[in-house]
Amino acid sequence: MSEVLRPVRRQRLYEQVVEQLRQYVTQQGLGAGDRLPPERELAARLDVSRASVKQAIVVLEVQGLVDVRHGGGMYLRGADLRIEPVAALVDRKRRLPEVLEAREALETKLAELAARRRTTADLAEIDAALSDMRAEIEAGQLGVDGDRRFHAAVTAAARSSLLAQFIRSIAEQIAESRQESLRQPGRPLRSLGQHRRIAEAIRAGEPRAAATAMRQHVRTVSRVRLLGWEP
Amino acid sequence: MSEVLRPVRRQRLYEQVVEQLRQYVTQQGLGAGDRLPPERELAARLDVSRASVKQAIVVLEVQGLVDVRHGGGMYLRGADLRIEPVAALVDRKRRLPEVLEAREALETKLAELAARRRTTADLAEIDAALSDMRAEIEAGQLGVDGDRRFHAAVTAAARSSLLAQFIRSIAEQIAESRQESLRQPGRPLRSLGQHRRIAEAIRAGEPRAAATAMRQHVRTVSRVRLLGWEP
DNA sequence: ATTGGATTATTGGCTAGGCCACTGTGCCGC
DNA sequence: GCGGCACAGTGGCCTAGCCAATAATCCAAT
Repeated sequence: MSEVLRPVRRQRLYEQVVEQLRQYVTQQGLGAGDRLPPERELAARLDVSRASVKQAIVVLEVQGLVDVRHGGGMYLRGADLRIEPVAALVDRKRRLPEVLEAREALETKLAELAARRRTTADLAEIDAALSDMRAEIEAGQLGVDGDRRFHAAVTAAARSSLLAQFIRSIAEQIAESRQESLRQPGRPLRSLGQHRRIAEAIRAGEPRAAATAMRQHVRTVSRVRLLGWEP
Repeated sequence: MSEVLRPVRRQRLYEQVVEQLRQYVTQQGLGAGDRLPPERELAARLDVSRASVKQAIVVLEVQGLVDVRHGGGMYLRGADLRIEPVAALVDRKRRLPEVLEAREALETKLAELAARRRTTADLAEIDAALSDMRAEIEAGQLGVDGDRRFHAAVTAAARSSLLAQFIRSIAEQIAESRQESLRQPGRPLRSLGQHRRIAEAIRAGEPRAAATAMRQHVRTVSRVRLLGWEP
């Protein structure tokens, strides 16, 4: 299962339009109550059909960001088109599973490559990360920094700028799940143990073992809900 | 300004379609992973254009309720199409201003009508509600029940089954804002005072005074945020 | 001068119909 | 069997157009 990642999730046209509209609003310095260009003009300027523009407008409408008046135009409800903070959290939470799947695919492959390509310097950095994490835990902390440093070291050892970039693009959400995961009692120590197994496989130059260990690690870390506030 | 409410908010076709789809799913007993009928079939059975169906689908997609695969069909992500609880709260909060506007219009008119049509029995019930609320407050409670009973009594005295039904349709959200409002320090007592003024105007048979007093009351109650959890 | 009513352009709501792209399935030849 | 291929089903997107609500303007009547 040394498989690559799936191609990027197909992006709907209306999603791109939504994004363009957000940018347009901030770029033009529009604020609450300001009017958006007519559908027809948007369609023309973005070179898409009115139907696609309409789908984007529907999105903004259900998110409560714009106010659409039949025959009267479309108006901003807030200062911009950014999704409301609380709603954004809900949204992120909803997308978490997808992110974690991607992370599993990426990190597993990274571990495999790291086992093949690691240099002595890489191994030193990995060891340093392990020490960091242990020190943090012994100091009563969660070991967040050591955790991050470890995964960064493995990524560096894999020497795939492409995979590294993919990981970077979801780094923020990974950081959140890491934080949440390490907060669970006993998790920091067990995480450290899993890191050690991964490091051993990489040091031994055993790609399959490294991949397997990493997969197991990521999966256990993934078994966590991002936010705890379910009323 | 004894004016009635604005005509109902114009409902978009896609909103109706979303509603129909929700009902369809529960009615057919569909669950997670089940497939929805094709767009074309939905359009035909609901007698709307495919574009409108698509807009509804976009809504469900944005809310993370369905999974749409190009060329492969549409699949339920959850057990039903009900919006996620947390997201529902966000949504309700977003719509609160609208609800409170409606409440102001309705209750103001109800107070006016009550001042014209109240019977001795109505006045007795209103007085009973006031006593209830005072007793609750003296017992260290918020007076939620007395509050509700008071507004119910005024509504009954107005003898407009139509307005009463409108109020009922937003009763749940009014209850939330009431709860939240009365939690503020000093609010229960001041609310009771406002209730007394409204009751006096109704007893005196002064529609304009009753309407004004009710409007002021509802407006102060409205100045409250539904939920406090802004992280 | 102001109000009230038509007129017209603008703009969103919705439909019809069509082409293309992706997916899955089953058939056919090897 | 097994691999490739054709085909039907389905979503993605477009073009073109009509209808309905709004808003701006102008004119007439008070």
